[in-house]
Amino acid sequence: MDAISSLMLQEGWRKGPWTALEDRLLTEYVQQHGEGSWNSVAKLTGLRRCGKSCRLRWVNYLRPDLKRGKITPDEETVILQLHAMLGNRWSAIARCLPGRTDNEIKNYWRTHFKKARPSRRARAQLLHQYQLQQQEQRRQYLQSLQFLQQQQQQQQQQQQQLLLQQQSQQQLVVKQQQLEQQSPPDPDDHQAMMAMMDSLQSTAECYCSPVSPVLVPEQCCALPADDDAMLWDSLWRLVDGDGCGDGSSGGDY
DNA sequence: AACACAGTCAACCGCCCTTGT
DNA sequence: AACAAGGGCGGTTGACTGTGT
Repeated sequence: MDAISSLMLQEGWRKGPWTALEDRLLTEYVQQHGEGSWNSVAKLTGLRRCGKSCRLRWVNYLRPDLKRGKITPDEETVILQLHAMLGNRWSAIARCLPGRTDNEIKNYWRTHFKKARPSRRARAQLLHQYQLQQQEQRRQYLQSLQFLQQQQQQQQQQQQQLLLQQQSQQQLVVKQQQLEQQSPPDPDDHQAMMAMMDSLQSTAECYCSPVSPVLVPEQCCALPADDDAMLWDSLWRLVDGDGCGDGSSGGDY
């Protein structure tokens, strides 16, 4: 107990909620003497309240110009804007809201806007949501794994096709080179003309063979971005541990 | 119905600034 | 200049009430 509290008790100062009689005495005092000189309230009225307590009671509760009732949406907007500019200077904010006290605004802010520790119930809900999310991520991971395996099989088949295609293209290049080195056949030379026709046909087959699209590695793994992130996230979780704790290891804030 | 918990708000506490002597 | 008293302010507490389990 500090020195002032001790002194207050020694002198018999009352604390706690104000009674109707005390309110009436204080109101009459202010009507007669005006606001201020709070320490003389006790002497002049017989109230057993310290000056600070009297001032607070008057300012926060008894003042006739106080606005009763809930904070309106407009007032809330003003509070938010001014708090963004001024911070926790409640009295300065209160001066811009006639009829509202700094105490009232302070309480309103703490109740509605200050980020508080989630309640036990809220924490239990969060934990439940987290566990459901874990299950869903595991399911999606397994799906993704199957998808990747299918893609790999397809890619192997496509690579074999590509290999065959490259071989025939090489053959074509060799033939073209050979043709360029040869002089054009004599149109009257039947055998030479037939050989040229064969060569042209095989060239055409090379160019017109159905070319399978070759998947580049990025395309092989072209999962939607979200799924991809989720897949890796799930993988890290699996690597880190089973990621399905009972929530007791996270501490209690 | 009883209990636990959360929200609200009046009141208090302690620090700091201003003013008077 | 130094000190004390008064007053203002922001942070905190605790009682009361409503609500969910």
